[in-house]
Amino acid sequence: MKPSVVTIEPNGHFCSDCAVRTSAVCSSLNAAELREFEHLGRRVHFSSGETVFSEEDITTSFCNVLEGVMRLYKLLPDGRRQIVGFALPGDFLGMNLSGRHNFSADAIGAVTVCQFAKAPFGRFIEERPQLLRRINELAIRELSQARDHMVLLGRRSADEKVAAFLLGWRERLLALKGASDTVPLPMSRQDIADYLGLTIETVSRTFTKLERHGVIAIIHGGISLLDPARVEALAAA
Amino acid sequence: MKPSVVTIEPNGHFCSDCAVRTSAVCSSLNAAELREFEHLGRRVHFSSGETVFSEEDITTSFCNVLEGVMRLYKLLPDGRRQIVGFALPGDFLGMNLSGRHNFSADAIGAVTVCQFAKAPFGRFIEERPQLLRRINELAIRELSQARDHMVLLGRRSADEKVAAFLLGWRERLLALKGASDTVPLPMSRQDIADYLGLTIETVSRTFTKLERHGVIAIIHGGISLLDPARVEALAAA
DNA sequence: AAACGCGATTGACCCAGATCAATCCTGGCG
DNA sequence: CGCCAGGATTGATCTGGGTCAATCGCGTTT
Repeated sequence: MKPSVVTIEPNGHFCSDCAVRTSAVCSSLNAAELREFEHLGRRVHFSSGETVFSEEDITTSFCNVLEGVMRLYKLLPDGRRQIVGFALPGDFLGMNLSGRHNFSADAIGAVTVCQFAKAPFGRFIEERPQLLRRINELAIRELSQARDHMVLLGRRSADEKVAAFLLGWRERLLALKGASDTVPLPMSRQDIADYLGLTIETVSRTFTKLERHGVIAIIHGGISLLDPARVEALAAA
Repeated sequence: MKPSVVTIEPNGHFCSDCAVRTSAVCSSLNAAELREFEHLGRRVHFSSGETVFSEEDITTSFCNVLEGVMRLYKLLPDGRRQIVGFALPGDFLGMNLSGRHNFSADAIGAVTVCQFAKAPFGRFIEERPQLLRRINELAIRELSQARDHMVLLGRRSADEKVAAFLLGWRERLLALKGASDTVPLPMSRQDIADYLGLTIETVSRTFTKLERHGVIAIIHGGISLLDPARVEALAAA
């Protein structure tokens, strides 16, 4: 949240060798379309803690996460925070009906996004129904995840929440970094708490408890799943 | 959940005089398209408590709610239930990526839906990007609602949850039945509890408390907002 | 290398909401 | 009309997780 130094790349990159080429919205475009599309996006860097956009801001652009992790959250007037999701490379942000963002987003560590001004992007979509279809797919996927998260928030115990979070996060990293029982956790304990509808103390205590029981090991910058099966049992999926 | 007597209307109705013509997915179609579309849908009735579809069922059709209210929910293996939403006339159900429903739906009171077989509907969309755009709009609207609900489930007190529920439900009925401080509640207390991540007792007690304080009146089949401003203050929007 | 700052952990205690257990309607039915 | 069933309400009690308050660990600054 420090006074930001946003870096905008002066010259273009090429979509064809973009890291998220195959997973992001752009996966719906063929080579020719991609060359046209290339001119619309511009890479923007954010450093740790910077806000990418805030709830209620007018939406002036969409963006594709290329590198890094973001927390997406909503605040209540009294400051209570609910993290509604974490964005990873390949995620597409900025869709809404009201013309305003309906959550805030900030960078956890360094983040690079591919930003598209709203109007030209809208015009580009207009003639590519398959891009619209891809955006729709992403929206439906998120909707499904959102419903799963409602179940977690409304009906699961603290232990179940933490276990489910670790498995879910590992699952999301699978596509990006490959399978591993060592799960990096770039977000703070407070972020995890605000994602799970718990307090920081409960998250910390639950981690410690899982470690005492030999289910996980708490390592620097993450945790290691010593007994994934037991974690799955705890998550009561 | 009783052995169902599903009634399928043998002969067609006309989209042009359909109650949800202007609000549902169909609002994106012009008169000519609508006449074609008409042949795809068939009205199906469900009586109170019947299941329209279950989580993990293969999706064979989409549907548009025409009349009545449905509860949409997910169950944990041990029976805990989270209601992820209530469907009202105009809502469109069945979108998913996996080919399976990701929640269950059953009728609260009598329900009529307009059902479309998956394949022909998919083909019809293929050539109408504006219908796809409409579906996308609905998905994005739901996504926004889902995020609001996450905040409610994760970060609000029982009082706030109940107050926010009453206001939200009134708001949804506004478009259908017009403005009123008398809010019909067709769903059971258990349904409300499972929607808010509470127990039935807490919901009941909270209603009673609000009534004692003169904020609402509990009437048959619903409640009446005696002091809407105070309810809004309680909801801490 | 001492001092600092900040996130994470741990402990003691508390309370909102869950759980358990009776009633209390109210509408349907013999 | 009285009985029954199922939802709703109410009361008594319990507890998971919140709150409050140190303390710890560690990387950074001077």
